[in-house]
Amino acid sequence: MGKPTRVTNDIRALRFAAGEMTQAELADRVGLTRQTIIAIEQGRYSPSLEVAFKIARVFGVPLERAFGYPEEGS
Amino acid sequence: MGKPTRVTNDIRALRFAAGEMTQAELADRVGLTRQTIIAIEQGRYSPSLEVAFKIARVFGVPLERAFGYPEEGS
DNA sequence: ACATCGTGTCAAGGATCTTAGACATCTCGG
DNA sequence: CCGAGATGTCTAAGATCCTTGACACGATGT
Repeated sequence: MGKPTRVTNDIRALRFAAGEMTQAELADRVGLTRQTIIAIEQGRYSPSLEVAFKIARVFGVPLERAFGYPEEGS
Repeated sequence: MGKPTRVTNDIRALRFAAGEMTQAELADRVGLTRQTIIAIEQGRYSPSLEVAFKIARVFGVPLERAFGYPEEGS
């Protein structure tokens, strides 16, 4: 078990907003496996920066719209 | 030998813009080692998304200002 | 000449991300 | 009922990121 990541994401919402796009389809479009999408979507770990960029591009949104990081200090 | 990353970055310029900040100091502020900063700065690999967020925060800029990803298609 | 600082290299090991395959559940349509 | 699609779990292995420690080199200052 890796440590839980502090990185958050909105990709489930983005998938539905993008015409009910399925996890398998997203995985295919991004060039990843379905497993990886599930794990990221659930916040089990944070993706590499490269993968994060690819995902954001699929939805046509800026990276910081798809992924978030909590404020310092708290 | 990992594969060379497509992710680009501006952290060297950002360091100098932030008062001649040194690699060691940046590493310390971000909570990484100096080695990691060097490798990222040279584009030898792309950092994790979490690390990318931390670096951008140190400079007080949005993530996409510190890191870039080339356009699709070519 | 000597010490110090900033940058860089190399190698080995630990931590994290990603893949592959098998399998369970739920829902929906025939 | 039965099959198919979408989501999820588990395990094991491979790839990438990150660390530790040691050492090299040029520039700067005493």
